Formats: sequence, structure tokens, C-alpha cells
Amino acid sequence: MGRQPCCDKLGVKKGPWTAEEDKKLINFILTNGQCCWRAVPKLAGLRRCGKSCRLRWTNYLRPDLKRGLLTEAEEQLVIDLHGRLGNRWSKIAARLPGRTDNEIKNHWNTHIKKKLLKRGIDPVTHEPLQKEARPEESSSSHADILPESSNNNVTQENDGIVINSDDNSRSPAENSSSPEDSILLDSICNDEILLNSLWMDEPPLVDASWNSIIPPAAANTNDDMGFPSWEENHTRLSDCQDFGVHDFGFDCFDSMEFISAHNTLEMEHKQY
DNA sequence: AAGGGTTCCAACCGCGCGTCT
DNA sequence: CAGACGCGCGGTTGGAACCCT
Repeated sequence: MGRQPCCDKLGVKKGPWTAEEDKKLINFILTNGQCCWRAVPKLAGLRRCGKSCRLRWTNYLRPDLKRGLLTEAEEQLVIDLHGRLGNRWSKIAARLPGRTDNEIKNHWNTHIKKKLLKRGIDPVTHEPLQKEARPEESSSSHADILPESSNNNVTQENDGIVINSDDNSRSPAENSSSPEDSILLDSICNDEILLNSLWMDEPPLVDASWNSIIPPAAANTNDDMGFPSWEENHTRLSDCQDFGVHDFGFDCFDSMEFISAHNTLEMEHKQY
């Protein structure tokens, strides 16, 4: 069947978002919550495609996003999950709170892929590229990235990739992983049930609540969607991110804070 | 200092899937 | 049941930032 473009091309802006556009989008979503992306640009007064708004929000404006490079623990988790799930970035991202599929995909393509190739591991299949060429690599390749090896507490480091969930026992200062990372990795890598559920494409267990980051009024409108309460999210947001929330000025996600949030965002844009 | 090459990531594009009518 | 529609996903790209010579 023929498919209409997601938005009429005329009058729809493309390219980098301005601070003003970000402000409008944030304001709209915080006020109304996420619903019907197609209608968002019109209602928010943006000359953007709804799809573009969704991407901007999910990949950049979401207040619960972490920033900066993935920690070693997160990286290892991505490798583990990729070995099982393949390029299903959204599924992988669902297991890493504060990370987006786009971010993980980018990180995979720019960093992890190279590391694996350097180690002689096929980043697609997670099998050794040439067993005869690099026999020593075979012992640290496919099997090691599977959770079974994680349970064995065998530590192997190769080109910066730590093939072990026991890495979590290191202090956060040593590997820049937060305690949350450790808990996250432990809970996933040591939990066969969870891994099975991953494999079976079950709903995310770790970070399913971010999308209810909306003010009380909007949250109430989404009660039928099973979102957690505003209080729960507020607490979670206040606790969770060392960059995303605070650097965006969303420490207190109250409508009274809109101005400061916007100002913070503008400051970020000016720094660009 | 300049320029060319490389890296990185935000954003776009097209397709598939689920839902609605 | 089939077509229309909207959303989300994964792949790709453009250009800014960074690095190297």
C-alpha cells in the first residue's frame, strides 16, 4: 500500500534543534505528557515533524538521560546483550537506564565494534574472525561474552574490554561505574531468568518508567497507561542522574522550575 | 598555524508492525 | 479482511570537533 510521508514536507524544518525549539518541546511534554507525536509539533508550535520531535525528546531532551561515554560495566553489558539480542538496540537500551538506543548504537559502531575487531572477534556473530590466525583469542571470545562466563567470575581484560561481571566489584572511582551500574550488571548478568526473558522479548524490567516523566496533571491523564505516580518519578529523577537531570536543571521536576530548566538548556546551547 | 584526515554523534530516512476503522 | 495511520526501530548520513602531520 502507498505510504504517506510522516509529515508534509512543506514548512517542516530539518536539521539541528535550536534552544527555542527545545524549550517549546520540553514545555509541551512536561505540560501535556507524551501523546500522539504527530500532533505534538502543531500543538507545541513547532515547525517540525512529529517524528523529529519524538527523536529529539527520546535521544536528547529526556531529563533522565545519562551523558558521557558508557562506563565499562555498561559497555560490557551492551556486548553481552548484543551477543544475545543482536542489533536490537531498543531492547538493549531498555536494560541500560538513562541510555538511548541511538546512543548505544553509536557507541557500538564507534567504539565497541573496533575493540572487538581488534581482538579478532566478529562484532556481528561474536565468533572469532580467524581461529587459526589468532588462536589465543579464541579462549576469550564468544563464550566469554555470554553470561555463563560472567557467573564464573573469571576476569579477563583485553584492549580495555573487561570480560567479566566481577568487574563490578571494583570501586566506582576505578572504573567510573556507578553503584547503579554494578547493581544493574549483577542483576542482569547473574539472572538467567532475566536473560531468558530478554531472549523471549519480554517487556523491559529495568527502566520502563522514564516515559512517565510528566507533571502531575499530565500524569493523571495517563493513569490508564499504568504509569508510576508522579511522586515515584520525582524521587527517582532526583536520585538517578549525575548529569542528565541536574545539568538540565530538572532537580525538581516541578512546573515552577520551567524557567530555570529552560535557562539551563539555553546555557548548554550557548556553550555549543 | 594550517590543512587534511578521522572520529563522533545528532538527526534523518525508510521500513515493519500494531492498531483502528 | 483490507487499507489507513501512527509509532518505533535500525541503518545511514552530514557536519562539527578533534587529531595528526
